[in-house]
Amino acid sequence: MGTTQLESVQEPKYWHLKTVLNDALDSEFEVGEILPNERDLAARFGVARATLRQALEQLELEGRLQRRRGVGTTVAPPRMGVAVGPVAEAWPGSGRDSWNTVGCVEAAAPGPVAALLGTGGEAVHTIRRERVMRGQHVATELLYVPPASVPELSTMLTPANHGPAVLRELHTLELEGEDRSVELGSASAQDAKQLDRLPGAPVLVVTTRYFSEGRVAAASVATYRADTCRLTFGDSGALEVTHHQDDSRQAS
Amino acid sequence: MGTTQLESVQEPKYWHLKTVLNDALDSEFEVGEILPNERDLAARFGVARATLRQALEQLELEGRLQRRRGVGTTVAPPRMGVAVGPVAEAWPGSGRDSWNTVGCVEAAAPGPVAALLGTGGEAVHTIRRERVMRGQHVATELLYVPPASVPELSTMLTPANHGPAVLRELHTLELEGEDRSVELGSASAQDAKQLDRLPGAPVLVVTTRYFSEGRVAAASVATYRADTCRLTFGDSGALEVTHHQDDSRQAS
DNA sequence: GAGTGGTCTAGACCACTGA
DNA sequence: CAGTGGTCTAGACCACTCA
Repeated sequence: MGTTQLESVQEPKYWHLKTVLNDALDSEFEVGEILPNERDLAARFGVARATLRQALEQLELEGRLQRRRGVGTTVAPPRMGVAVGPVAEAWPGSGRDSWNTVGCVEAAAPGPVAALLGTGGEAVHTIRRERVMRGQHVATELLYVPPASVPELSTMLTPANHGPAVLRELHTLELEGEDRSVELGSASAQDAKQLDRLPGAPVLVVTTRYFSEGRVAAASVATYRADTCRLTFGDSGALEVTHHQDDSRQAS
Repeated sequence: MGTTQLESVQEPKYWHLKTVLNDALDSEFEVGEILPNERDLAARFGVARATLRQALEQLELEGRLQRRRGVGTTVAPPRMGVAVGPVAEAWPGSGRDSWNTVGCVEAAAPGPVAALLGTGGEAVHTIRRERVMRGQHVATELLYVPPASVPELSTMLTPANHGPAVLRELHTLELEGEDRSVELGSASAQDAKQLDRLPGAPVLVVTTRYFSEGRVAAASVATYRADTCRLTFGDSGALEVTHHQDDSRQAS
């Protein structure tokens, strides 16, 4: 037949739905505005709720939406740029950092971390910190410091001053370099709680090794909210522009 | 009653399932081994297939599994470390890079990219490249080069030599610095095809500005497979260790 | 064509929030 | 308490791969 099958490209419903919603967010909604609830939206588009949710999940992953149980779905602001390098932002004590120490224990490092540190299985200072930007928890971190890196550490440690004392000692070292990797992960139950997300929420895991005096002086595993953060690494300051991926079909 | 409710913590089934499977992968399976199909697994665990799939999706997101339609679910190898900085890896032509040029057109840059370049809406050279490691497509990139950055460019351009010619000219510039950001995204239909994934697959979007002669000489948006890649940034070489997130409950 | 993962439905109940 | 998103079920059909 001569029926030009213009739109029978077999695009999944949720995918099409996602693009429709994405466009609607740009043109008909303001940041912070709350969307109709999932049951209404599904009915409005004539799909099952599960299908609608598949589209919403993707949009949340891309940082366009924020959903909170018991509350509703709101339009998310553009992701914030969060500097993770160079040194100034993360090396404890240097610069105006936005990290808060929330706890510290001395314990054996988990296997992968021990490998990072190049130590055996001996106990290390394990400091949990969290990073707050614009009033929002954006990251939680575990910083591992071998006792050898802080030999002058006071022996009068209480749970309250343990973390700050280690950081203070660490800061007296001269930092020679660092090593970083970024990968996708999902929030553990504990991380999720600190980041005000549900367990399993997508996160960017930043693993850093700090070098001093030819050794690994410390290692950290920082977990950033992937929905709200854009990590910036810069010689020249942070990028200013928000990048919504738009299907620019070019250059084959 | 004295019934100590040891395991009534209201952990979702799929979450528990995920940890069970994760442990099983460590102890009972080899990399590359194929798992029982979803229907069998669901039956074995006494859950609906959708619930089982929720667990598998998470494990795939974390790079533990690889699923291919029509084939099956296999145990993924540890993520590969992919260097994205410093310069050597990405600045066209320098070092032993693993990028292939697959196309080039001259066209107006999309809005966000124009902002990155600090140019108006004029046409820029848009080069698509792809990065292959260990025989696998790990990234696809669009590199945007304003004509002003390559003034000596030959006027004898064919589709076949356009891209390489621009890269050659670009390489004659002295690179002064770069700017980078990393965020989570989902693969466009086009990117997905090049990365051998389904549309919507999670990707790490690396946006880079290259500076030369006090200007932005080029900008690129590179899309890495989030399931198989760990991006490394290093003064001191790549990290060697694979980091499976394990719920180390420490330091409150 | 048999078997796989991917999409979709129409329900149900639960956990959480805030008035 | 009513209303929200989160979890779960038991089906169905589709798109894809490969022998």
